[in-house]
Amino acid sequence: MSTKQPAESPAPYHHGDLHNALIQAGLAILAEEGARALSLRAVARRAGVSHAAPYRHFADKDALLAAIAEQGFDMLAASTRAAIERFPADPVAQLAESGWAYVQFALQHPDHLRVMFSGLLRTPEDHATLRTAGRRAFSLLVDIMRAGQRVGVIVDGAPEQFALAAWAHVHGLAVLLIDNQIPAAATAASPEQLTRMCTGLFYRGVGSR
Amino acid sequence: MSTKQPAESPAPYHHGDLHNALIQAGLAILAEEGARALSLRAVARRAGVSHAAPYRHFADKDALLAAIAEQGFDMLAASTRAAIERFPADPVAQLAESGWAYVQFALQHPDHLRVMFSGLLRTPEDHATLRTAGRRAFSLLVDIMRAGQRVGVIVDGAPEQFALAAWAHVHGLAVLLIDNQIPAAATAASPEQLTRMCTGLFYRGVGSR
DNA sequence: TGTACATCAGTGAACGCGCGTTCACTGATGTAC
DNA sequence: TGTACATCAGTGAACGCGCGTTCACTGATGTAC
Repeated sequence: MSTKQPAESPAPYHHGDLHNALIQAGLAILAEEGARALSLRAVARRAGVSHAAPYRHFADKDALLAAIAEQGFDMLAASTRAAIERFPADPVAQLAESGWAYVQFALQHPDHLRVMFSGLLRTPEDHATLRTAGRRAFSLLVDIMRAGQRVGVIVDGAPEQFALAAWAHVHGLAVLLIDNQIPAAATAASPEQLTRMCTGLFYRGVGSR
Repeated sequence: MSTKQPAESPAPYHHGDLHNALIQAGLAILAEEGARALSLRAVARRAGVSHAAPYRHFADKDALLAAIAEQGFDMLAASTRAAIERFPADPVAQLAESGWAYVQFALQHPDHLRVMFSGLLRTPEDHATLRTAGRRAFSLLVDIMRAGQRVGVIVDGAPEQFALAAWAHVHGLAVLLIDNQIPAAATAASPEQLTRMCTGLFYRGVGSR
């Protein structure tokens, strides 16, 4: 029920904000039916619009996919930012929290993550705003590393590379979890326990002193 | 040119080993055309056989995908085993080498890795041999951790969880690399440098003493 | 305030495509006698 | 060694499907006068 229209008027010819509605429809399909059900036609259907209508807002299927992926990076960045603010001046905790936030995002939106990472997008490099969104999310991790180095809890070294390592660690865990690839021997632990084990290991290392 | 048949005889009605030929055809398609081109019909075409023929050897498309994924795990296990043997009695080096072997596999066979992990398989849990192959590869990592603990270079703790963390770390890096998601700031380093940075970090940790 | 008109968002029919799967069949193989 | 026969791997036509994209269109909107 739209607030713009009196409730009885059924389907206005002009949608008003079809661009966003299509993205939302895409997210709903990802959540309810999975990535393999995400077609332009399905998205249009779900938005209550003819299957040709999306072409007024997106050049092609890839463009819509890119917009959806971009939104995912924005969500990741937002939750990372929240984790940082929850532990001001404690980069180690920020690392652990944003790692757990990442894994939570993956568990709650597994197919959204797949659109972002699994090569569904034919030409990710063609979508500038997508790349920017990815970089923005990543730079938050770099900031944490820098802050850690400033207060002396993180060793010297290129913060971008540390950030990449942290990302890889947590991303790997996230995709293994949503792909059900976690070996039975480790399944005894909850996803949160596994994540905190990983971030802890990332900080301390596995080597004995 | 088959060795079984005199060269002039063109296409024998019975293939002889279509089961394996189909898997090989699948791998060739993955290598040359990518995961999105991997259809049952394409595989049959490439194997020089009618599109219905595969059904004599695989129940459905998923079964062929599972066989291909399984082969991937076997390849991973083999290269891990080779890395272990290259540095007998040095678990830390084994860890670094098998990590780099993993990333190399991903770089050389990106779409093979995608079949193994990107949810292309609808029901991975239905394919027992696939699960076994995965577990077998994973157990090698666990063995390394145990060996490290035995000689005292790896801290106490559940070796399965350490192995999972190591896998996640290197798997994350591998998928970020093949998805071209490595941020520009880190691209200055080669994949091998990045991998060794990660495995080094995994051992030492990022925290200052 | 009222009207003509340009703009453009959304429509619905149509295109060609490749897919997974089924089915009745045909041809090669190997075994029993 | 030769023949009848069961087995089963591979064939090719057919099914129904949903997809991305294009196109000439129609209907709503807002702006210029």
